[in-house]
Amino acid sequence: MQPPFHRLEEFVGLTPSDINLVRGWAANPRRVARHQPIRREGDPVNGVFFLLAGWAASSVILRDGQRQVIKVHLPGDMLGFPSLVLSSAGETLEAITDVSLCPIPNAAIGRLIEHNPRLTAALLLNTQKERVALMQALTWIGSASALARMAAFLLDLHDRLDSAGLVIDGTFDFPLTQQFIGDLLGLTAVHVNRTLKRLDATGYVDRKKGQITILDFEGLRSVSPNLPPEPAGRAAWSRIGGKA
Amino acid sequence: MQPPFHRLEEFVGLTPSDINLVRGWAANPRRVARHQPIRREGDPVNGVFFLLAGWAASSVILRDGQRQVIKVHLPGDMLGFPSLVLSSAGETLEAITDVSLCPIPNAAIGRLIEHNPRLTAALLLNTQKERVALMQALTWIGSASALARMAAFLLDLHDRLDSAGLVIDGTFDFPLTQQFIGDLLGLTAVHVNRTLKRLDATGYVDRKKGQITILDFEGLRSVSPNLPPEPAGRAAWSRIGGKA
DNA sequence: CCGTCCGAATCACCTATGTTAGTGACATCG
DNA sequence: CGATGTCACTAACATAGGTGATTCGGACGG
Repeated sequence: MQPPFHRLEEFVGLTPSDINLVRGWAANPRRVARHQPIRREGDPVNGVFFLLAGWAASSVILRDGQRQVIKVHLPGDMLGFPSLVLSSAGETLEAITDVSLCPIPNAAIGRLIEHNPRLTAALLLNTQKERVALMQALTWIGSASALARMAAFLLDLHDRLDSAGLVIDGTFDFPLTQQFIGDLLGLTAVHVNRTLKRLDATGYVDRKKGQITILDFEGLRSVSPNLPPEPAGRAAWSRIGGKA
Repeated sequence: MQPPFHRLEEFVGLTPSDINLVRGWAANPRRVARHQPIRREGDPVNGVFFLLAGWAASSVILRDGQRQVIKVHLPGDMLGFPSLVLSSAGETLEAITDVSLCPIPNAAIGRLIEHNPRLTAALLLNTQKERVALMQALTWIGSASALARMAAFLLDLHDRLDSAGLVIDGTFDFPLTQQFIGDLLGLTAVHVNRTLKRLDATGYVDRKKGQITILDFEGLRSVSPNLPPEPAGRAAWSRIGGKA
């Protein structure tokens, strides 16, 4: 399948029936304007969202008002899946840019699990990949310096945008405020500014209005806290649920 | 089902065939002595592990040698699931105490996804719950003080041990070194010591050799960064995969 | 064309946490 | 029953990153 659906076939091939189902999701997309909430922490959980276009964020708010951004979501991501096991939403989902997404109601997920084993496997494995990403984020934030976190974040973002075809020659859109990046990396906006300026001054990246260019990948990797884990690919899972 | 298997039925009821399968796992348990590795980062991924008894830890090591402990695993937990989507293990699993666990090979997981939709749903939802836990950890480490993190950790650990029947009157085993807690909470061992002493001095907890007692739950909660999210329970998912 | 607002960029100063370097209490073991 | 090692605990000092406050420029709305 083409982006943004390609991610569903990263680990297992889907059957025609699976693919029809997925295509059906895109029939009635919902649009949300940038900076608007999609679903708030504490709201009822009616289902999940498949992100068709635009950037979104999930975040958690602490009692003292501190916000932790959990993840920046790009097209092809499933949003709100973790809250399925909670009695009310555990994260706030909001649009970073204008966004287009399809709501998938609880009942549809139940039916899918019953009738579409391969698609279920795809979701299960995709969720494990999200877990790996969370483990990485936790590790960076728990034990790397501001500079290392920033480098890791930029490299990761580049790779994810690249695989969605949104990078041209190292340059990509960057619609994030420094405050937001701070909430994501566990830093203050002031320190984000210091850190970005430093990466800029070293010549690793170039910043223009609303865009970033990575000039020196090796340099960035050298200050990054670790190398990204390598995905397994489909070979390992080719036999699940019969032939595709 | 009885502990340690009860967690599998937290969100969906299982069929007799599912239950037989799960019971079969426990047939050939593997024992690992405390402080010994179960599987190292970079090792081949042959499957996952179901923890029958004892405490285990998963952790990630950074290039500079820093270790981030991702999670303390208690009986009933699945270990190593995220690495299923990687070409080699992304986390190190090790025994904190003497441990008993059953290896579940890749092929068995594939068959399970094909033939046991309810069990698959159980695993999918359990994994979402793990994601919620990771999101919580990320939020604590990213934006709470050392004291708040420690309080949150102790409360969470208490609740998890309690639901496994391992707490007596607020007291539970605590086989973790301060260095380990530091690696878990993103602090140094020295600062862990300061923080624990402070909680002790305030009268929130009492520490004996290898054990901890929580004396003042309300006090601990008052310094904790947020309240734990409430699980959905089985009602929401009762219809998956037909009757139990 | 002028106010208003938001976000980037600075600056001076502060503090929570890290660093280094110990000591002493127990275990474990040959 | 000394030798060795691990772990809790302490203290003096260092620093990465936080705070609060200000300035500036561009986008937008009327």
